[in-house]
Amino acid sequence: MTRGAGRLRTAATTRLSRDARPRVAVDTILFAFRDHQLQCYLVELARGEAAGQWAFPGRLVRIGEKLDEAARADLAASTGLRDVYLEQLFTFGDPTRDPRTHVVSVAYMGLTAAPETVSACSAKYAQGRWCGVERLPRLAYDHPQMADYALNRLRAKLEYTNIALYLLPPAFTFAQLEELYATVLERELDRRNFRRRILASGLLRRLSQERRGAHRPAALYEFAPRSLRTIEML
Amino acid sequence: MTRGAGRLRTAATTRLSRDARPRVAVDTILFAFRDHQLQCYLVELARGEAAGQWAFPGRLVRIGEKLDEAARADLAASTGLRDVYLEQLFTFGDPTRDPRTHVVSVAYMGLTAAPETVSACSAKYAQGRWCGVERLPRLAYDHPQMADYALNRLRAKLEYTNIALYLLPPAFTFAQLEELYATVLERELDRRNFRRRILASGLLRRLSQERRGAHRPAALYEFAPRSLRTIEML
DNA sequence: CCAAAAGTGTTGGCTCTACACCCATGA
DNA sequence: TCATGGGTGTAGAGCCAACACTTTTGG
Repeated sequence: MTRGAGRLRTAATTRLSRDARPRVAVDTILFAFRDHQLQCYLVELARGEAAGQWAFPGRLVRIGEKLDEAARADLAASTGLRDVYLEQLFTFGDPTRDPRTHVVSVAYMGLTAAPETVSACSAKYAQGRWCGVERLPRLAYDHPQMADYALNRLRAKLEYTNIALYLLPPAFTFAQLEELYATVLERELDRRNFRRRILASGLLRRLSQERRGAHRPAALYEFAPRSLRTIEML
Repeated sequence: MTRGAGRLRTAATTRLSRDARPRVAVDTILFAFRDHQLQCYLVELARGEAAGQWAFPGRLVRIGEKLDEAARADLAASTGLRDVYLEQLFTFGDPTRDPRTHVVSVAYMGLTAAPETVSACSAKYAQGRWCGVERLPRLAYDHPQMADYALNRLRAKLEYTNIALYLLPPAFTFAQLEELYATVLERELDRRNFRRRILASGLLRRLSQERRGAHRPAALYEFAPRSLRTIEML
């Protein structure tokens, strides 16, 4: 999001002195795989010109803050989530992207495996909600571009890294993994070929437990190194 | 580079009021293929705490400026070059990266096919020079990280795009193209396989002229679309 | 005619894709 | 016993890597 401080400014001089340099913000596109969909977290802006519009959570960066720490702290404030995978995406600097003032925004992609633990949103926003990436409402500012950029990055990284580990619970079945891939990449995958390739990458470890349910039990797996690895997945 | 405004500040209050927010800068790692090496353009800082150290050209972004326009304008001012391919790399925001003040720097990679046309460097710097990427001097600030990042990006993009077009003259031989790839990727390439793959990508057009020299003449080629295309090259 | 760089094809191995049936369980 | 989702193997095609000799020119 881009700031709406909400404070009125009365004169151009005020604006000029306050705006001597562009400001720096971070905005985070937080993804989760929920309800058989890739979803992202939206907040409804409560203040400023864009009040009532939906956007991604974010805020200005303060003096002395690292960018990723600002993004992480803001995400904790907006969603209550603490363990989020964060990756810098791109910096959007068009001076007109926020009609009020020149804000340069560093966009981050966030991934969480625990979307249900999101708590009441910060007072800064009217509300927050998860929304399927196929059904996004009109977003404020240049946030539609950010959404595109984040989605492309996530799709690309599914193909050559084990980034899916940040979207899945610690133990999961092959069916879950395959559904994640098929959904995000929007294409069907051959179950046998998918299995073979993923196993060949050596990044999964089979657990001794199984998931029991209405039907035949399914073997559970975990990601073996729990950190990002670059390797051909597809 | 990160700014050294050179102006002295006398009191913490001055610093605080001036530094109410982080500043935004752009820095550009400009590459060229010159003298059988991949080289990048360095400037010697003339002012500020880092005076005497080498760095990449850059400057603060002004209100109302787009990031890439700021990078382009600064490159024109520092090198005289106007037609440079620019691509945003990463934003470095560690508050301690510039010991003086909190500057968030958006790093760009620049590519030029005409490194010889670089003109006298701007008054802002003591001097400027091309330097092989294997023999970089100690660089100011976090510019060594920027250099790594840029080099990795260039290497990656050689493998899946036609980005080499921005490093080569309009007409070139296969030997030149292969030398560029082999040098930047630091590995030998099989001439026949390389030829076949590049031609199969359909991104080269053979020209009717040949380059004549001391030995057997070599066919000249040009990049057919003169814009970036994503396609498997290697 | 010699040195130097340009140009050219084939084969074997491997990888990838396409494809269909049986299994284990709970209800 | 049935419905549901879980689990498995093979064959043919296409792709990729490895490999060495001939051609053209200027000196």
